[in-house]
This record gives sequence, structure tokens and C-alpha cells, in this order.
Amino acid sequence: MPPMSSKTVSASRVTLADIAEGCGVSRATVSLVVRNSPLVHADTRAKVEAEFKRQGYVYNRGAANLRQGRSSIVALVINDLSNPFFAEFAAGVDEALGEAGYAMLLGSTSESVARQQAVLSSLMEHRPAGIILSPAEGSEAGGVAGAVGSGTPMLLFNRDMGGCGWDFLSMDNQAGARMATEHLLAQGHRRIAFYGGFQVSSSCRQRRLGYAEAMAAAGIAPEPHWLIETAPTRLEAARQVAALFANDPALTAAVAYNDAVALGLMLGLAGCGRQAGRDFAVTGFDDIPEAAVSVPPLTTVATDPRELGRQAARRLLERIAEPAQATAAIVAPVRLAVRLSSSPPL
Amino acid sequence: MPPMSSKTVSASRVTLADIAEGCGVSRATVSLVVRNSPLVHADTRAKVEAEFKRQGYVYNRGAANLRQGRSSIVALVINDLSNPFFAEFAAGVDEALGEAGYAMLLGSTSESVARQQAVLSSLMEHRPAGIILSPAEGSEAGGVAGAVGSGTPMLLFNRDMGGCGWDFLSMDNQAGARMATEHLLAQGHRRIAFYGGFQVSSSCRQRRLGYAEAMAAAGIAPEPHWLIETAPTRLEAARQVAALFANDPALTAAVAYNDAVALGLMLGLAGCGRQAGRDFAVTGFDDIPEAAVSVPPLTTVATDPRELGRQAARRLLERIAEPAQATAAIVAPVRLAVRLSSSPPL
DNA sequence: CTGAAAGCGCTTACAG
DNA sequence: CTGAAAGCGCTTACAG
Repeated sequence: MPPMSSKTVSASRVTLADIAEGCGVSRATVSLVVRNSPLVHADTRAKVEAEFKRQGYVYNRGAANLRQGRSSIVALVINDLSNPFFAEFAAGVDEALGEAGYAMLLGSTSESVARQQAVLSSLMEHRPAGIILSPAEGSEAGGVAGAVGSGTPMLLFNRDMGGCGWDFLSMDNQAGARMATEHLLAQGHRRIAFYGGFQVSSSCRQRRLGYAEAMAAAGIAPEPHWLIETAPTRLEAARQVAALFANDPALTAAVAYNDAVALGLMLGLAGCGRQAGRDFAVTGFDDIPEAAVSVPPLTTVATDPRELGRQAARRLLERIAEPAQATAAIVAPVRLAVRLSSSPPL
Repeated sequence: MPPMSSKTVSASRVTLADIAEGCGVSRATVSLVVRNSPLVHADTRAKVEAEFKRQGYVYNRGAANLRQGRSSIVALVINDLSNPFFAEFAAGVDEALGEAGYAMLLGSTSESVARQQAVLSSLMEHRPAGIILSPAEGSEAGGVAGAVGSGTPMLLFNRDMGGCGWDFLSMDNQAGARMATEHLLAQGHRRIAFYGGFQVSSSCRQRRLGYAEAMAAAGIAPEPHWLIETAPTRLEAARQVAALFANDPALTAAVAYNDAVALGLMLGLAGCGRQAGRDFAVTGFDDIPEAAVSVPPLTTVATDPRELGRQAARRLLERIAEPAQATAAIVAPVRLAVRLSSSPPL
């Protein structure tokens, strides 16, 4: 006599075979139902679906992927999730991935190249269909390629690593810095510094390029000491403010590498007896939430990180669908949010 | 004649069998090597590991998990990644999970119960070893249980849903609000409102409780209209400020539900001819980055969301290791960050 | 439209 | 310490 079991279902151990047996069809048929194949008769489908409910069936996508030799996972590797810019980016990636039926595996590197290698290797063991990587500062193409291999489509975000056949998405750093500089020029500033960031980073180079472009167009040749390098953090930016005026006390404005640097700069200005937005103009880059509420509110180049995330995911999915297509470098537009920190010179 | 292939390895299609064949051992042996079994001879291990390198082998954790009937993935489901509090929390979860060799599958719900159901169901198909869920506003235990089943350990974060045999981790809302209220009382305030949040949310109820406790201890019976409900957003908080003074223009301070509400409240005060930190004291909750740089800087209850994330992950991993143990409600301590927004009354 | 058999890449007993 | 066989839960041809 069979036991009166399977009324209470044992924790999601229900398999396709159980369903098949439960309603008297083959496993193949159940498999077709689960994947919405039109081959199966409506009555059969209904019967099978009722059995799904009854037994509490949960599809095992891992098993399916193993058999099919594909994957419904995309890995996102980010330097710093606690940076709101990347958090928004991740939210955008998740959004677009979810729509396409992919799940997102997330890893973070804390800007450490060593951790990045470890995280990439570990994520690869889950056989993602593709990877979105925002490279840690100082990443090298060789190391990353070694961890990822050549079989997994990858899209680089924010920092390029020398065309290794990967797609690359970034915001238009050059145009952004150009817009910020042009804005300051339009306010009547002439002696404008470019403040902060590491020269080695591609985003810093691009922003400096935009700055130089605008200055040149205005017929101004920036002095070498108008270019000040600092770690891209608030604290470091605040510390270096003295260096800004050491060589040229007549500077009246600065295009900061990013908002963190700009906020640090504004803080440091006070220590030099100057006040941002009053006797010195500052612009930032990123438009982090704080920018709108700082004192004074910070004029900055606004990007839409969530939209960037969506774009990154969509582009990667395209490549997953068609791996052979040519590699692309996508540049997303930016806009200037003008606030009080960028007033005309005295 | 065999082809001279396999010099350039075809994109990570290398399997254990290839390695076994490549160095003349059985697949079982290679499997033992990959899992660091002490059973295998050092020479054999070295030979196999050399072959890993040579062929560029990547372990397929999905296949291993399928066979072993376990999982090395944990799913994190969060209401809003663009909220820095949750982003930090996620970073902490990721950190602790990584240390333990787990990968993190991330989903976000945008505070939508419907999306939460969809996300949970979708993530379950990847057979996570456990789930950390920060429930969307209005979640019900039944729905969540339906999507997750009873076989997967789950830890709830931040919002409880009526003891369904799940672990629950939250910060000490009650103590935090009590501390904030006591601080205002110590400054000499008596007519103190509790401002913002939805009464239905457990965190709001707990904070109100802490507020009431401190008031009672000071011998003050809060008037009913000192409790003002608003959506927990800056905008809504700013809009409702008039309501605050409609019934009682003599209020001198408010304990705000969280920092967003507090910042909105401070904004709205200006519209009523008052100034936070000068003729009205405000405290917040969360210590978001903006709190330190707002004008005036916001006194607030600081939590350490990254540490909360680590704790959540560690607790979940414990339960995964030992599913039978009793369910726990973990309350993480908080501290008060005193700043200028909470000055004494005029 | 449905069923029996083989296989995805791994691990697990079970012998040796 | 190593090997041959079976199986995790699914899908894929291939017959019917």
C-alpha cells in the first residue's frame, strides 16, 4: 500500500520527473511545457501546469543551463558599491537584465587589482553568459584576460584598458569637462585650473582634454601648474588646496575632476580664506546627491548612472546574442547642472 | 593522425575529462584534486594542476552543485539599491559572502510587492543556498513564503513580517529614537514631535516606541498631533511641514523618522519662517553621507550598514550550515551623531 | 504531439 | 591512492 505522502511537499525537491509521473506524461513533455513550447496540446499543458502547482515545482535553471550549454547569469564586477554612482549603475544593470530574464551575480573589488582577479576567477566558475566590469584602478588587460578567458563576452565600464576586443561604455568625459570649462569662461573666468584626479586614469585624461580644448578655443594657454593631481577623494582634495595657489594666487576658478574632489576643494578653500561661489568658482563631475545640497550648491556635470547601467546591460546582451559583431566604444552624453558654486569672478 | 589542436584552447570548454585524459588519470582523481582532497598523491596533484594551467581549465561550479545537491550562491533581495544605506548593506553582505566562498545573486524590488514576488521566484530557480531579503513595504509573509518555499533558509532585514520561522536582523530602532529624544530633552526641549514615516512599517512603530519611552521617562505625555505621518521621502516631508505647526505652533523640536525626512523637514521649516538648528531642533536616523554636509549638519542616529550586511551574511551562513537551529531576532546597536541641527530651544 | 535514450560536467559510492 | 559506473535535473535528437 503506497504511503499517503506528497500532500505536504518536501522542500522544493520536486523534479520534472515527479511532475511527469504525477500526471502520466513523459519528462520530455513536461520540459516542453515548462519552456512554453507550442508543440504540446492545450489540455496536456493545463494538466501539467496544474501538477506544477499541486507539487510546488521550482524549475532548476542550473540543470537546464548545464544541459543546454548556456547561461542565464550575467556577472557585474564593480569597484565600489558604496559609491552612489556605481550603486545607481548597478541598479540600472539589474533592471535591464531582469527584463531580459537574466539574473545578476555581483562582485566588488574595493579598487584592488588583486581582489579583482580573485573575484573574476570565482565568478567565472558560475559560467556567466557575460561580464560587465568596471575595472579597478591600475587594472591591466593581460591579468583580466587571463581570469576571464576569451570565451565570455565582456563589457568594460568607465575605465578602458587598451582595446582587447571588449566593448567599452563610458560617459562623455571630454565633452563634460569642456562644457564645465566653457561655462566658467562664459562667466568671465580666465585663470582656470583643472583640479584633482590621477593623470594615469583614462577618465582624468579625457576630462583634461576637454578642459584644454575649451581653454584653447578661448585663446588661453593653461600654465602647467594649473593642472593639479590629487587622489580622487574629498580628503586629499582638501589637503592639496594650498598647492593650488602656491604658484598662482590669481586663479579664480577650477574644474574639479569629480564631485568628491570639488567638495574637498570647497572645504579647503575656506582654509585659504576663500569662499567657493563667492571669490572662487568650482565645478564638479558626477552630480552625486550631495552636490545639490552642499554649501554653496555645486555646479557639476550630470550623468545618469542608472541609464548607463541599462545601456551597459543591453549592449552586453546584444553581444551575447551575436558574439561575432565588431567591438564598440559607446560614449554616453552628459549635461551641465549649473548651481551657485560657479559664480562670475569678483 | 591526430590534429595538432588544443594549443590555443577553445574558449573554456575544457572539462575535467579533458584534464584526466591529458595527464593519464581518471576523472575521479582530477575531481579530488580540484577539491583539495588529501587522498591524492602530491606528485599526481602537481601533474594535474600543471594540466589545469596548460589547458586553461575553469571549474564548473554549477555542475558540481547539481551533483552534490547544494549551492554556493546566496541571493540578496533589496528594495532599493540606489539608497546608500542599502548599497552599503549589500557591500557588507558581499564581503562576508565572498570570504566564505559564496557568490551573491542580487535582485531589487523598487519597493514593489509584485516585483518582489517575481524577483524571488526568478532567483529561486537558481537554487540559492539561502536568501537575504529586505522586504518591500507592504510585504506579506504568505506571499513571500509562497515564492520561497520552506526549504531555503532566509533572513529578513530591516522589516519583519510576523515570525514565520525566519531569522530577522534589524538595527535597534527603538533605542535609536530613544537616544535622539533623550538628547533633545537634555537640550531643554519639551514639546517634541515625532515626524514622518508610515505607521504601518515596523521600523516606524519601533522608533515611535523609543520616542514615547523617552518622553514618558521625562514625564511628558506627547499630544496625539505630535505624531505626524508622511511618506519617508524628502519631498513629502517638506510638504507636510505646515501640518506640524497647524495644531501646535509651540513645538520646538522633532525626531524625524529618518534622514531623508529630516532633510525635507529642514527645507520645509524655512518656508514656515523657521530655521533648523536655530529656532527648531531636528534629529534624523541613518546618518546618510548628506547628513554631515547639510546646512545645518544633521544630528542623527548612525548605524553601520556595512557591518549590518556582514552580520546578515554570517548569520545566514550559520543557518545554512545548521538549518534546524532556533530562529533568532538580532538587534544591532546604533549610536547618536550629534551635530548642529539639534540646538537648545530659544 | 509523446516517449525512450543519451548526455551536459561534475561527484559519489564501490572496488581495487 | 585510483578507476569504472551511476546519477544530479534537465534537454536534445530521434522515433513513433
